[in-house]
Amino acid sequence: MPDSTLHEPVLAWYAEHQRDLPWRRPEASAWSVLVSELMLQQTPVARVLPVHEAWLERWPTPADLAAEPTGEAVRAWGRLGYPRRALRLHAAAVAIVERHDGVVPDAYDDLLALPGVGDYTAAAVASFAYGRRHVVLDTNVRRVIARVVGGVEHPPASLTRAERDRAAALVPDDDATAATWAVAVMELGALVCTAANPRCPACPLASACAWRAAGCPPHDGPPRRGQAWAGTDRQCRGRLLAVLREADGAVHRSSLEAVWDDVPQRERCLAALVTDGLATRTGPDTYALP
DNA sequence: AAGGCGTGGGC
DNA sequence: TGCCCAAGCCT
Repeated sequence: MPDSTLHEPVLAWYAEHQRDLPWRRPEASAWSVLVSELMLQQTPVARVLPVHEAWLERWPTPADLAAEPTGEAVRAWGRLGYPRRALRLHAAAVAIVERHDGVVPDAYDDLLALPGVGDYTAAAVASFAYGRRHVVLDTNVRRVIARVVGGVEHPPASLTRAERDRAAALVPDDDATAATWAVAVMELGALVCTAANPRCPACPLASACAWRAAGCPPHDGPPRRGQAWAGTDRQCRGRLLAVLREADGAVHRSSLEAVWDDVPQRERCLAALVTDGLATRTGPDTYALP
């Protein structure tokens, strides 16, 4: 029996403050929800909105995308980042056509088996698109629970069993309320209980929050690791792929050489892009999107 | 099971 | 100004 004392304030807050997002509208398809979830992995809503709209217009169903070369997905992905997600979404569309008659599956296990779909995304699609009861545990929800229940500013670096148990204990019993709870807590984390500068005065859980009751103690422990960037393979890969993405057809080596000076690193990254399926060699000195 | 994987906006 | 961050997944 879940502790329901937190439900009503959060559900009421959500009813009042939820954003109108395309993938949340009643007419949104499960495919729209799945596409949004892949795009939103590590990427802000504001950047996803235009790409998601164009994507759904061009490929309204999984079968539409599955019929395209993977390179078209990579190109349409644009600057969302982590372009392997575009390949995974394309592969998911192919799997949906092959294994599920072109219909996005509603069962958690079937969703989890799709490329690019992990525990969070499988639970999110089952919950948001099909109204099923699941533990939808993303970084927003983890942060809200860490603060309200755990009394600390940030959740641990990797998901723990204790966190999952806490989250599971909070999920309402019935499917419909559980699904609304999932999206509502996420929204609270995204808009109010943010990582930096949380808007506690606007929070429906302020009076119930253990972290606030403790005086909002700052994060205690090892510094949370940021991601290295300048000079890394990731930056190099991004530069190289941007050239391929923006080109109309194949490009000569010289165009790739122009965007990265370190020769061994550039060659290593180019080879890795080919291995990853994000690029193909089309001739002795030319490359293109697959 | 840490670390790799893009990108750009906000403070 | 840099630094931190944004609905994770995969190996």
